[in-house]
Amino acid sequence: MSTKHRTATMADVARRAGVSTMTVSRALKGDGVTAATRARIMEAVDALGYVLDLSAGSLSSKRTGFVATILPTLYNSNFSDTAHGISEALAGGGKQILIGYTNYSREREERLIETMLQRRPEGIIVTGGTHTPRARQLLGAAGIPVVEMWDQPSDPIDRVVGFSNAGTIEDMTARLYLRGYRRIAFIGGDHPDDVRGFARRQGYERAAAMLGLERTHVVPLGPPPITIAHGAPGAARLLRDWPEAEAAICVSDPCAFGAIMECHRRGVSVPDRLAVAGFGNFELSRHCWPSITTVAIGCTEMGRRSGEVILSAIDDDAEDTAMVPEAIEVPHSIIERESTGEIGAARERR
Amino acid sequence: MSTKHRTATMADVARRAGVSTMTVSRALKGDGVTAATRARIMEAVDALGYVLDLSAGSLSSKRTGFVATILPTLYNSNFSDTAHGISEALAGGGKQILIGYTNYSREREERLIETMLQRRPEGIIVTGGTHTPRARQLLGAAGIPVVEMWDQPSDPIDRVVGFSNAGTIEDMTARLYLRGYRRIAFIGGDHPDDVRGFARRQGYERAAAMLGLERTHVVPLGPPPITIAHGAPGAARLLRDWPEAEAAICVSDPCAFGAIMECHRRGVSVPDRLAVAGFGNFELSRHCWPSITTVAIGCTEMGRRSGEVILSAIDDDAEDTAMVPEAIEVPHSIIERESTGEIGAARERR
DNA sequence: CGATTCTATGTTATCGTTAACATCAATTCC
DNA sequence: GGAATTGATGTTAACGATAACATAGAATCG
Repeated sequence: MSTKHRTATMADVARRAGVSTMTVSRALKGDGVTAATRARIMEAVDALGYVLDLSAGSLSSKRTGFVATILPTLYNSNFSDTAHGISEALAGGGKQILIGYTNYSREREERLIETMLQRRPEGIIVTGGTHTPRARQLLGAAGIPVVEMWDQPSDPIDRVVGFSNAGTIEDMTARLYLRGYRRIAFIGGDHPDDVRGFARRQGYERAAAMLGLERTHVVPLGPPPITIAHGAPGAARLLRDWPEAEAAICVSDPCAFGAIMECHRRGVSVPDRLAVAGFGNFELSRHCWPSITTVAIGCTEMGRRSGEVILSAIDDDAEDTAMVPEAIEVPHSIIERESTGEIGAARERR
Repeated sequence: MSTKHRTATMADVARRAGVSTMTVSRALKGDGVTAATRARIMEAVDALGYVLDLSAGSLSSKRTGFVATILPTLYNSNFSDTAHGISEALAGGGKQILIGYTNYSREREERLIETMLQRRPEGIIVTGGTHTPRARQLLGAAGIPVVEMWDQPSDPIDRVVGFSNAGTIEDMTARLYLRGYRRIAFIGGDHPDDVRGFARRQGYERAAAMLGLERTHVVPLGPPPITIAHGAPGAARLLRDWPEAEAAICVSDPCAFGAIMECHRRGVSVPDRLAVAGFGNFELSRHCWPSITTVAIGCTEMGRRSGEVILSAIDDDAEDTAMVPEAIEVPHSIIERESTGEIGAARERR
């Protein structure tokens, strides 16, 4: 397209406006410049089609305006919500998000961190608190604020914006207990790569022990990602291996949805014959039938908070206020819907 | 963290390894360097914890390694799939994706393009073919390859990787006609901001005209994003305003899902009393009950292709081969599932 | 074996912007 | 009214890497 123009540079603009490049630079960032001068500069900018070059700017100012963000995947709406939240918060602070996906692999995470640090981000947000030793080392040595989100690491690198995955499912288990359920199973959370699913399963087991449940039962689903497609075989295996189970807590909502669909298919009534609960409060769960009892986490909100924490950490750093960063706990809540009921009520209905 | 080290620079590495910075630079990119030299350099890199600075590199080499990508939102899994595909393709070519969201606003798109061009991306991928005049002008003047995806603009800026949204729904309408449906409605696609939904609705109307359907009926849903939540009221209004309707084509799968749930709630049998079809082949649609007839687009594939097209365009540009870029059409297919049937069959069953 | 081609490495000069400091005129103040 | 302050603008020197060209020794060839 168009004449083989060498793209205009700030010097070109300066020349045309009859000022120095510094004045152009100031005018473009809204620093103190006379209205008249600014007008002349803007005219030149438009005439030349000048676009500021931030890679040059960052080199000089040592501020790239990037915040790196590492997520397992975008296929899971919980994570894309988080990405959205981060992106929004950063836009408010004039920063640009730099996204990478690990596909649930710690090795990929390590490589990703290495690559992204080459862009000299001013902060970095990672998912979870489990990293390779080298990844930890890279993050620590980078000299920039780090936020670990979606978890509550016992040994955090720096800032944390998360919640206890185990805790949420402990609560869910207790809630079902309160509703009269005693034979409660868990579907998923068996694979160590599924760090958060693993923690949720542990929460289930911990709660079961504390509540004195006679039996626990975990249906393994293998490595992440766990999708709707995993729910059906999960339910099928549960019904086969523990037909007396009264309730199944699934590692996530999509999985719960798949499980419920399988129950439909087999004429197993939900929740009368088997109650089903999920995790994540996916949009789906509110609208399907029966609607799904779930753990709600403000994913977008968690992203927004993470972004804000990074932004303020970046500013603090400028002031060299090495204050101890507190860990922010994102609240969660159990949302009871149609897919679970009360054991007494269920018996009456029968 | 740690001693107030000035972060190591390439010159530090060079000094320690007893070579020039050029040799370090070469070693790091895998250019011809003796094994012995490379080993010494790597030792220095490790010892100093050196991390290459790409912002400096890009300034010098005038290649940033960025490809800007502009999407309406990540909340829609079709788009996050596309983002994933692009990201994958770019990673293969050693480029980094730079993502931005418009929230379906053309003004935001314009601002986003402006911001992203400041990062000097080597290519840019945008969603759709409808832009503000200034956005078009910016894209044209940027002097980098542009891909418009998810559509088939009549007046493309540069490359295109897309499909005809109208065409897919034309096909869907024809398919339903073939199955005996004559009273077919469309839910959504009424708002001009929903560019692709709008086109789909037009496809419905075009097909209706060509097939000689006696009546068309559009249930308006307002501005995007259209979610599951919109489907229920959509279905409700259709059942009220055109109770004789035999089939409803929804602007997207989530909307179709919501509509079906509303039918469940009202005891309206799907597909016997009302057939429902969607668009996008969301995971949900394959697994819900009844499973949803839909238009399948390879979203991840479309992203991957877009990424590949950009990569090869970037290379071509280097060779200055100003070949006419062809528009790539992404294939689509109608997947018939349980939510639609045949009118004859339906009548027998009643 | 001398001429030629590689190959590994070094030197120099930017790339386009901004930080830091300098200057000068216009205000403000006692 | 002169000193002190403020605000707009200019000058100079990086920022950290790489392109382009230069060089010298090793490998190849007829």
